[in-house]
Amino acid sequence: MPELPEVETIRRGLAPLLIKQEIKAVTTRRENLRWPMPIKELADNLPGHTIDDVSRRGKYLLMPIGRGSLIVHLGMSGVLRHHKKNIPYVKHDHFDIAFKNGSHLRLNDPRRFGAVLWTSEPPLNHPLLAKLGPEPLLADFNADYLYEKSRGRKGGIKSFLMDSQVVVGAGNIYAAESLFIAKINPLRPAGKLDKKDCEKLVAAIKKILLASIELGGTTLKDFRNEDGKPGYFQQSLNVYGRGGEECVVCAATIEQYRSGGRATAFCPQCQKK
DNA sequence: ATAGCAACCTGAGGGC
DNA sequence: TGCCCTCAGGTTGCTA
Repeated sequence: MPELPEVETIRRGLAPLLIKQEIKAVTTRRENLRWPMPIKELADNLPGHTIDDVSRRGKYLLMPIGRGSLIVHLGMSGVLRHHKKNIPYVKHDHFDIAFKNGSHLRLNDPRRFGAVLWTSEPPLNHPLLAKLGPEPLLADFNADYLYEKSRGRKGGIKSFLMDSQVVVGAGNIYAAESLFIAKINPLRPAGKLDKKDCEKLVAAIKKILLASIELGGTTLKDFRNEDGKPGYFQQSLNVYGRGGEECVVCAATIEQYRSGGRATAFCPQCQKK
């Protein structure tokens, strides 16, 4: 489900609902998601404490609580919803926080690629977060950085962009869309981009991510914000999921290929190698 | 070090 | 209706 704009949409929606709210109880409804759930740590550290903040690093949501931090990743199919009152559990509800004010935060994740983690260290030191690349919307993600980082890399620029050690938050949708806007072929070796290409690409990534956040993210089938509402950026997609259709710019037929199990669509006319 | 791919898992949709 | 296959927004960890 979520790439960076979707996680940011969730974060923005949840922050005012959760910050300063005192936790009454926590419920873990299975032992594992992508990793084991820290059942004991959650039970020991959450009740009686308040959520101090709701921030984000890449696609991870970070919630400092008392002496540690809750880290949540939504994987492919995770949905984090806030309910004003308790409601019955449904299939794939794995995790719930009950607040003193009667509201609930609940994680539903059919595929269970998501994660609920607890750390008593600064969350950015967590092994899963420590090696992440820069945030795409911050100044340290720029053309110079991308240019230097990509020297000598022979793999396609699309998979390079999707490497979270290069930059976080560019998933399959936004990597493809950014390359379309920048007019760069997804299979072009990353090391072959020149400075100008890197400038165009960085600008495209920032522009698209911001535009999508503005529209509440992309809902393909099951993305919902904290309130259960879909996002509207899918109406702005130019190539993702449009293989075989006409390019909106030049009317050529959008091509699609598979690599590493991921489909990538591009316009052979606008995105020449 | 890097690149490619299987693996983790459920559900939806298409073909027969 | 049902079975079988393919595909899906992510990420790790294995193999060359």
